[in-house]
Amino acid sequence: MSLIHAILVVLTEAPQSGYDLAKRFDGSVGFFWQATHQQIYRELNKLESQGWIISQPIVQSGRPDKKMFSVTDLGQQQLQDWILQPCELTAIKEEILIKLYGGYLVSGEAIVKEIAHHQQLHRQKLAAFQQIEAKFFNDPAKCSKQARFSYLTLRLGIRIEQEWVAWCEEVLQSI
Amino acid sequence: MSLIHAILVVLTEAPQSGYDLAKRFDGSVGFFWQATHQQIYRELNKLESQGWIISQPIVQSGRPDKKMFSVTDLGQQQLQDWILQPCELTAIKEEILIKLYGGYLVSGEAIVKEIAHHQQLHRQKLAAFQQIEAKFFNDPAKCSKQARFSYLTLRLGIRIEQEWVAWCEEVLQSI
DNA sequence: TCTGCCATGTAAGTTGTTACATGATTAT
DNA sequence: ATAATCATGTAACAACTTACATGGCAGA
Repeated sequence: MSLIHAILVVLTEAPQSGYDLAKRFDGSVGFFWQATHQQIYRELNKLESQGWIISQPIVQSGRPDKKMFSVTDLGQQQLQDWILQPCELTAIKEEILIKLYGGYLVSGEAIVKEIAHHQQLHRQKLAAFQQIEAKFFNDPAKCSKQARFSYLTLRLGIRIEQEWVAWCEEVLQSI
Repeated sequence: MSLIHAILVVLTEAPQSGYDLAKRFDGSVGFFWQATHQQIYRELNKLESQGWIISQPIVQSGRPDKKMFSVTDLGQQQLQDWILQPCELTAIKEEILIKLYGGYLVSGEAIVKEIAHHQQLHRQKLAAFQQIEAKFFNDPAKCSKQARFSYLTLRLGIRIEQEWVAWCEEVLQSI
């Protein structure tokens, strides 16, 4: 359900091809929603047959032709309706927690090593997010309304990553 | 992949039926991994045909017969091997962030209302986690090794929920 | 009487993943 | 030379969700 709406949001920002979308889902938008190009193409076909988006073929020389997709009025309406509907909390689903839960089955050193590794990965992700913050949102007051909303999603990422790093520290202290 | 191992971890704690497992995945273990009873029964069949678990039929009067599953030596070994393998970070996948990202498409009041509602839900979840903490882990020193590991997973839940509440506050301030 | 619990299962549909396929252009 | 980028797609499979199905027993 949400993939459809995630695509609509991104297409609303700017009309683009499936290929372009796949890149956004691998980068910026991918921080809060992921999709492979196969999923995206499948949903684009569905969305177009429903009339929520339309495509315009762009003939190119030297590289493959592409289809530029843009959101129709109907699609825009559907997206707004969806945004206005209240949504549930998303449950945590974390492999590392299963491993830690069964941590008593293996050696303490192995767990320490794994958590330390995990902490390292979270530190890297945090650093990457903070760089984006410094680069693109150094003065939130100057941002457009649209940019301020995307900044807020980034803020969640930063907060969550900080907490992961802190939790890993707590686990390491505790073992 | 992980569902199989989550089942193995829970069955290692205590042999139980598919029905019992489904309840655990709806409660305690469900905090970090979710599964419906349909998924669980399917995986149990697979696990048994692989020889990672074995079942013992329990005939009951007045209520349906059941199968008690327990982990075999092979299953135990496979679980340990899996725990020892390093794992990747899990990406965030949050519907609310798509909605906030497209927040400029709807009225500010609607967004405020939705975020406030979300904050309320996270507060409730946090309170529930903290109650479990106070009830079952009020003295971590007295806990068994096994209980200390499950306590650490709860600690992550508490930390993440706290951060969600704080982030919602930040969003509300910012709009 | 009706709801909920116990206990397991089938079936269908939707998502998500992985692999394969094409073919020119540009950078190393 | 070789790999990566651009651009789209098919096919098969794995995972997950939702609905349907059974049937006795206990409690409000």
